[in-house]
Amino acid sequence: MPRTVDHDERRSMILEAFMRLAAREGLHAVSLRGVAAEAGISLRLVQYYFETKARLMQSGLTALETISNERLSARLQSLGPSPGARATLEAYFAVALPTDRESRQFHLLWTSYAMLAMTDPEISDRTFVDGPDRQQERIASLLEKGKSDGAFHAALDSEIEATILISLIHGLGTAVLVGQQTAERAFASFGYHLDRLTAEASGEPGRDWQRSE
Amino acid sequence: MPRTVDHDERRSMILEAFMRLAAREGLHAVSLRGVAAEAGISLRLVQYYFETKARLMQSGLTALETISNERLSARLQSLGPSPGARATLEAYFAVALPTDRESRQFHLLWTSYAMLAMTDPEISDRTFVDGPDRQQERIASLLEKGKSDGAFHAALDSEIEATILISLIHGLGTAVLVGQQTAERAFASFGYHLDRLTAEASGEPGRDWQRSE
DNA sequence: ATCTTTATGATACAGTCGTACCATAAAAAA
DNA sequence: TTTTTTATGGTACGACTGTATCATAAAGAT
Repeated sequence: MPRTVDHDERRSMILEAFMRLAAREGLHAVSLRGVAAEAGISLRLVQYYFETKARLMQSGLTALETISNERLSARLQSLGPSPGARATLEAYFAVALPTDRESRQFHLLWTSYAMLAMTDPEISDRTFVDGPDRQQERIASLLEKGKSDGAFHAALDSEIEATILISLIHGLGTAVLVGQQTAERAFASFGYHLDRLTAEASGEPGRDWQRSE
Repeated sequence: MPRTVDHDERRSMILEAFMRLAAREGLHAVSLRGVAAEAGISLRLVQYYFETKARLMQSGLTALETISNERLSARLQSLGPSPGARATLEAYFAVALPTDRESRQFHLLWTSYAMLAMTDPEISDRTFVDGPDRQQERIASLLEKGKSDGAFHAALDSEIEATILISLIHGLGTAVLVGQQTAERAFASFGYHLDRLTAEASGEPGRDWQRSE
């Protein structure tokens, strides 16, 4: 096998160029030639590593999901050995909220992909079911844990609360992305919502929801 | 002025074809020729009534906003003379949730437009700030009204609750659109959330989470 | 050293896109 | 009736697009 070049490394290099371009000009504006130019290679090479455009698009979605999961894992690990349920939820939110370049890029592309999957049968729409399903499951069990150790109200319906939390995270994320809400206000709103899930009495509501440390 | 034809009627006829096509094939796949074929007219006519594609796209967004507002108004009026705050909120949710063809079309196109506006300077991104701002204001004052007549907890922060409600409506809407949640479950989750805002105890779990009385 | 496979370049092809241009039917204005 | 303006059709142009094809450099295999 001659001229062996690390295929996976090359593919991920191209995928990075793909996502950079897609985030800058929009997912709809991505072309094979554009990706080639962004990566500094020839059109033929993009064809070589991703046979067709449809496959490139699908690989882009998979890559997006992968790096998002890695970002979340890294953030959760930075919380230390056994973080509290609330701190974990806040980390979820902090990772998801489109504040820095990476999270903005993710939210924009993920949502664009989701809308694309509604009309384009070449994008597997199971991605947008399975991914959130897993997240919802994890959040629900997190809430269960929080209930058992007294962090959250015992009467909460963990499944429904998880559904609400995920929708809230996504909805606030979109609001921040389009500039309708500031990140600070989104954080405050999320904290306010978490406060009412917490078991401990904290005096006047609406006063100390802003930060919990 | 010869051969006078109702311009506005013609324009809205074309815009309907535009939205039908965009909802079916995706906003990114809309072309002037496609709109012409969908409307059963010639390409030249689409150019005649909307000089450029950018203007057609912008008009499509405006039209989308208009019919959405009309749908909401109609629904609110169907509630009768002075509906309760909770019933009004539920009507908001019912209109927004992508269940029937029209609401699915709206949610898909609205979100697609929002993502498009992030990268395409030709779409005014103020639409996605001003519109939700107005809605948030209306919901906040609705909550204030609900607080004053005893329907909602007096201790609620109406502004933040409104932000949460809008984000929740949008987030649940997306989840239903992509098929991650059923409409029934979304309705149930929304009702569950509203329950904890209501002042009266009702025996359901999740009623006394806020400990503020 | 020759062969064969991998990796890369260049380019051609057919299709679609937005836009611009030219013609003309129809009707109001003169 | 002639003129002018509105409304519509047809089409051509240049730019892109995804894909396919042909060529070839490089390196392990023989």
